[in-house]
Amino acid sequence: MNKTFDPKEFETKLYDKWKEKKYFSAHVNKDKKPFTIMMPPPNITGQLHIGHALTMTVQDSIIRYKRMRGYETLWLPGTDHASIATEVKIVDKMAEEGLTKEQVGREEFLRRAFEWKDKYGGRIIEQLGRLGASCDWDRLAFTMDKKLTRAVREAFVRYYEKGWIYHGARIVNLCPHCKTAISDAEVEYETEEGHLWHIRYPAADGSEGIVVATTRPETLLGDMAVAVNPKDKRYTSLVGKMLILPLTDRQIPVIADEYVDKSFGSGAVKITPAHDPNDFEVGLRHNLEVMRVMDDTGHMNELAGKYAGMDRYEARDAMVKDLEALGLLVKTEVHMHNVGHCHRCKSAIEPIVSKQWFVKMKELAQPAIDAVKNRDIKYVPRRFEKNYLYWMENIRDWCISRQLWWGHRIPVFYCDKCGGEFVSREDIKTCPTCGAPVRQDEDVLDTWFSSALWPFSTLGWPEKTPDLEYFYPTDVLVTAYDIITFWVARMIYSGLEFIKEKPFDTVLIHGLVRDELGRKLSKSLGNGIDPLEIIDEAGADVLRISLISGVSAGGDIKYSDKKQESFRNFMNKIWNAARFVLMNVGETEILPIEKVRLTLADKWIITRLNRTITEVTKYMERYEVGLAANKLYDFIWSEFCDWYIELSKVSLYSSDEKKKQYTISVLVRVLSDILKLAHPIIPFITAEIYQNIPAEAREAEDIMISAYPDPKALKSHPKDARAMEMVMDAIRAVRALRAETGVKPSRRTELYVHVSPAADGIIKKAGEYLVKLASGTTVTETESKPDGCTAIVTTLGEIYIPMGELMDYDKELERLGGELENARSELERAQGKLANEKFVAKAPKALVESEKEKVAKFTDRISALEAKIAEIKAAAGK
RNA sequence: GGAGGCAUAGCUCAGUUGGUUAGAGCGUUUGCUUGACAUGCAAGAGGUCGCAGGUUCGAGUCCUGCUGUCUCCACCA
Repeated sequence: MNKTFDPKEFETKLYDKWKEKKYFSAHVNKDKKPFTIMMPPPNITGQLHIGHALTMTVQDSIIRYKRMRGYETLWLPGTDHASIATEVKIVDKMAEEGLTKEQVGREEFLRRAFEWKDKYGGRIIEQLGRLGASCDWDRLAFTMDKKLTRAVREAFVRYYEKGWIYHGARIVNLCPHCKTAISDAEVEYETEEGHLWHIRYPAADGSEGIVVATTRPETLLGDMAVAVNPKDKRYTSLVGKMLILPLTDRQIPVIADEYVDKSFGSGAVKITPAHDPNDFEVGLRHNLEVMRVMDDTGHMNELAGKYAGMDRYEARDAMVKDLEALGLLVKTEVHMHNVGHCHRCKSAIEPIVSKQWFVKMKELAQPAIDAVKNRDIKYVPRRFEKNYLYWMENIRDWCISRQLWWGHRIPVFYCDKCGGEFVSREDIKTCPTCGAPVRQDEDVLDTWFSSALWPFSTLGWPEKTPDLEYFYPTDVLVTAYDIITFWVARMIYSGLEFIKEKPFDTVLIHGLVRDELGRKLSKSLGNGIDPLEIIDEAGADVLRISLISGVSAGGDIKYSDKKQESFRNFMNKIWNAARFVLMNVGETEILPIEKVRLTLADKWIITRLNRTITEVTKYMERYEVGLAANKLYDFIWSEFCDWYIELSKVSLYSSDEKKKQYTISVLVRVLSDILKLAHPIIPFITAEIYQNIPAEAREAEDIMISAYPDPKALKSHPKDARAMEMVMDAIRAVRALRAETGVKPSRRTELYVHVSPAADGIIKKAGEYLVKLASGTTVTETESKPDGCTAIVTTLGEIYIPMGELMDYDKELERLGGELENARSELERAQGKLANEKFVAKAPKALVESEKEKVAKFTDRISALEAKIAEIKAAAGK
């Protein structure tokens, strides 16, 4: 083995081997319990980014853990066609060639899109391999595969036939530049300075009418009413009267609606159902007509009279000027407001009415609400339930049509001859009623329509496949909190609707990866972190553990070079600990632990190992991968390396061959358990080391198919472990005394111990450790303090060290003074508690007892310290 | 505007159902070529757990209010 950890040597080699051996493949196997994770499909537009690296690491860790626990594990990978994001990229690329999608036509455009998918969709898959993802590549899916397309079509038809899909008008976000409607999520709001124009609408009877305030005067031409609050006394008498719409000869009514805020502007609102979502709702309530005065490119249309053909802002200026000339412009105020912008091209969004396809949500939502409320589906951490429920309980119908080409085309066909409208599972060419040629709806479905079916469409639905039967419902869905509403919610109601069973048992939410200042990572900030660069530089294991370590579910992660470096060091530590163990193995035959005569140190490390297995397992079962990683870090570094390896040297460097063989056997056993425990999180380094472990100590040909450690496999020895800890406490105390009193490390001394009753017999078993690790030459049991010795109190007993001239008296006095102060305040605290009658009466007995013990302990310590201080002062001649 | 999260050492974060002297990593101080590792070892310093109340024998942990901060939702003419 190399002296330092070098992941390049083995990561790719191991991954190729795993793939070749088909360790990732899942099979329907009735003898085993299935455990399934559906990978949230990355967009084909993307490279693997740090957020993917996080979510994939969590999933891979869980799936590897469950595989080692004996489950038939399926982690199903795939990619998403990402309708709008991909289309925009393809359009941009074509623009470089001077082409538009209209020029090349739909067919050619789709050809290019699939070409794109083949080229870039594969890239992210490769990158997942670099990370170590153990997903079943034989089941790789894509949201526009034949199989999944069929599922999409089936779902659409079933909704349609149930009457849950309808074609209706609604206000959408129009991007006049991209010439398409975009979803609410793709709108970015920014606070901008605008104007609030107060415009008088005269009454038809010649009286003065009402002043309305608006930020978009150009929509005035589509006004169908003016609304006031029904409780607003100023306007009560006007409700029901007619007003003259300025710049036109139309008359519009004054209506009363709760939506109007009396205190804003003039308290009267112009209602333009075709150009504002709220106005649209008001219009529905009051049966107003919808009159659209702008086209899809942001220009005024033929209904705009003399303004027809003008750009929206041009028309705005012209109309303000005209209103002013007519004396109808009462005043203009500067006004700060939020304006939506297209997140791709940044132009201002125009809310505009258009015909879209919708899914009715009310009946779909209810079971999905119930499933979470009754804990059939569990969110981890639980607080995200609230987000979900709030959204679901206020859900609006789902607009599923997009004016794009890349996606699942809406399977609705129209017959222009007889006016028929048909939905069909298969493409049809002619009208089933009259035989005339039909045309298909031009729009495609929202990307999330196919993602919503992901947990079962990937398993073969609508067929009743053995996969679907065996692997569904899946176990855990892992995702960041930002797509709970887009995606998680939609999978839940889709699963409940089509399969009549929840799509997953648990939703595990993790946070977002941020930079060291806590900012979101973004291209524009230039603080992006490229996971592949990190893999190249430090290895996949380092990236994985740096991302997840120490983070509990739901929290954001700050990534920094420092963090990465410290985990690189940790990998190196594991590597070198393994190197130490394996170097010492040589030709030694490794014995099963049952045949080893265990030392006190062996019993201690085995006891600690069992405890660690229990805790790590507990965290893994709760999907707290980050906390499991922390536990392992502590155990491996502080207990195995810093203590056990050092303790083991006592036997390894002795001349007793049997003793050596025993210790090596324990070292190998603990090491291999450590590797297995850590393998789900850091698969590569653990697999590489495992291959180097002597064959007789390996149970499987590869660590990833070995069994996860069982805390009951080896017997714990709690009493001996406590005894060992007394020795360790003594070692620490001696080291601290020497360091603080300035004794040269190379200067070894005799050690004398007045063993405490609880530690009877320990020196015989463990005195060697004390000598070796506490800079001793010999250790001797004694009843009283030899002359010229300094005493320290430890759980093992009192230890006497002949320091004499070695000691720096001032330093020692200072140290003792601090200790004395500390002991006094502890004593005071304990006495205070015991003086409180209520505490003694109500607190658990054990606690009261321990406080009493504390009083005794600190009383003793104080008198010992005082004696020592006096003694040193005397010795120093002060 | 509505909802939620977070606030613990200089920095990044753990802290189980309330119960010994609140932990880790990084940084920092001192010492060390100790036969795996200086990507290391040993020893130390560093915290009135955001502020103000409350419940309790006992609060970092539970409740209320406040402040700061972040996120999501809405987008009021």
